[in-house]
Amino acid sequence: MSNNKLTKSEEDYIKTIFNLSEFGNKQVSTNSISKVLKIEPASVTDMVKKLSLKKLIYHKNYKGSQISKSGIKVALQIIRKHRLWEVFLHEKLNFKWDKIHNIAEELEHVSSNKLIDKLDDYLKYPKIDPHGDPIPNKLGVIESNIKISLSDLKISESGIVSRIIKEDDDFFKLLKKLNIQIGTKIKVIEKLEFDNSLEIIIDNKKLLISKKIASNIKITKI
Amino acid sequence: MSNNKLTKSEEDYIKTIFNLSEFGNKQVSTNSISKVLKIEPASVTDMVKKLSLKKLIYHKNYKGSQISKSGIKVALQIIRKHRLWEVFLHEKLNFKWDKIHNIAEELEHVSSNKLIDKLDDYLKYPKIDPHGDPIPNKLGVIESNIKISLSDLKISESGIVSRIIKEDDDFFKLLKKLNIQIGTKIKVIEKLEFDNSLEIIIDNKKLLISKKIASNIKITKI
DNA sequence: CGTTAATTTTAGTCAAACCTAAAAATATAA
DNA sequence: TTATATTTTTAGGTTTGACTAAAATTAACG
Repeated sequence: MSNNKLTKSEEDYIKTIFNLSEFGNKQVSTNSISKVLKIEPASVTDMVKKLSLKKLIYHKNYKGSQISKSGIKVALQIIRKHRLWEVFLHEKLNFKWDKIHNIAEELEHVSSNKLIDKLDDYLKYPKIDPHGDPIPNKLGVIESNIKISLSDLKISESGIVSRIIKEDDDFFKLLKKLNIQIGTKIKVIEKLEFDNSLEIIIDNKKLLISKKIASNIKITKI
Repeated sequence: MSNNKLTKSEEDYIKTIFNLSEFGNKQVSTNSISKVLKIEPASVTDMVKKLSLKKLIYHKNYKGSQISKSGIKVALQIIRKHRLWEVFLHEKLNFKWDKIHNIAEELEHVSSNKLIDKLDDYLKYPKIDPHGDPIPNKLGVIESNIKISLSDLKISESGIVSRIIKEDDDFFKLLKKLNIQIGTKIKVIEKLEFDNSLEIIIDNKKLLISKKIASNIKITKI
C-alpha cells in the first residue's frame, strides 16, 4: 500500500509538517518548516514537491503544505518510535529527562517495526513519554486526555505538570532550576496585572514565572 | 584528536576492513570489501582513498588496504555498539538470536557514546554477545579467551559452542535446525577420511556435519 | 615466457539532499 | 493603490556515495 521506505530526511520533514499543522488541520508554510529544520527555504520547496508526489502531503505553489491521511499515518509512527525510545532512555537507562530528546531523534529512524513493538511490550505499553506527551499505539491511535496550559489556570486552582511544549535544552534547564518537571504539583496563587506573570506554589515554596514560561507548560487540573 | 564524526557508509567500510583483516594484520583486497558490502569495486576504490586521506587505513594502488591504529580504534567502538545492542535485543526484548544481527546493524550507527555506556551498565557489562563474540569494553579492550574451531577438535574430545563465525541468516537457520547454538555441548566421535566430515553427539543424538560447517563454529574445550 | 584472465583503478554519470542567487508571487503599509 | 517588503519558487551548483565502461596493473597458466 504505502510506497517505499522513507529516508531519514523525508521522515524529518513529515514529522515537522505534522507537528506544525496541529493534527493535520492547518496549512504549513515553507518558511516555518525551514526554520524548524534549519534548512534553506529553497531546499524545503524541493523536498515538499517530492513528498507531494508521494502523496504524503498536498502542496500548491505559494500556498503552503498540508499533510495527507497517509502522511499523518507515517508521522504518528515516527512519533511513536521517538516517544517509546524516550521512555526507554529515561526509565531503563536513567537518562535525565532533559537529555533524551536528541538521542531519540536518532533512534526514531531505526526502521524495524518488530523492534518497536517489542520495545513497547518491554516498557509495558506506556501511555505518555517523560515529557508528558502521549504515545500513539501500534495503530497510531492516541489516547486523549484533557490538558490545559498552566497560563490558563485560574487563581487558587492546582494541577499536575503533564507536558512541556517547547522542546529546547535551555528551557529544560530553566525548568530544572525551578524544580518543575512532569508530575510536579503546582498551585496558582496570583496573576499579575502588570505583565501576566504567575505567582505559584511548588513544594510549599512561592515563586514567580512569566506568562511565556507558563504557556509552555501543560497541566492536568486536579 | 580523531577527526570528525563518520558517516554510516564510512563506518560500514571500517568495520568490514577490520573484520576481513583479522585484527588489523592482514592486507585486505578491494574485491573482498566489495563482496561483503555488495558495492562495486570501483566505488570501493573511491571510499578506500577517502578513508586513506583520513588516516583510518593505509592504501596503495593495486596493493590493497590495511587498517591503521586509529582505524582499529574506530572499528572496535562500532563492534562494541553492535554487540551490546545484540545483547539487549536478545536478553531484554526476547528476540531470537538469529534475528538480532540486522537490527543491530542499524543501531550500531547511533552516535551517542553516553548511550552506549549507559546501555553497557544496564546490561551489567556483558563479555560476549548472543553469538558468543566478545564485546570490547569502553577502551576497546577485548578480553581474550582461548577458543578453537570445532573442526580442530580431535576424536572423543568435547567442547561448548562459544562463537559462530559466519554471520549469515541461512547459516543461522541451518544451525537452529541442527540444534546448535551458543552454549551447546558437542562431542566429536568420528572424522571421516572421505571428505573430512565430523560425526558428533549433541544431547545424546548423533549427527554428521561437513568440514565447512564445523570450521565456522568456535568452541571452548572442556 | 607470453598470453589470457582477474583485479583494480580511472573517467565520466547519476540521484539525493543540500546550497546560493535571482525571479516570481504574495503580503504589508504609506 | 501603488511601492516596498516578505515569502516562495526557479535555476544552477556542490557533495556524498553509488554506478558503468574502459584502461591499467597484476596474477595465473599453458
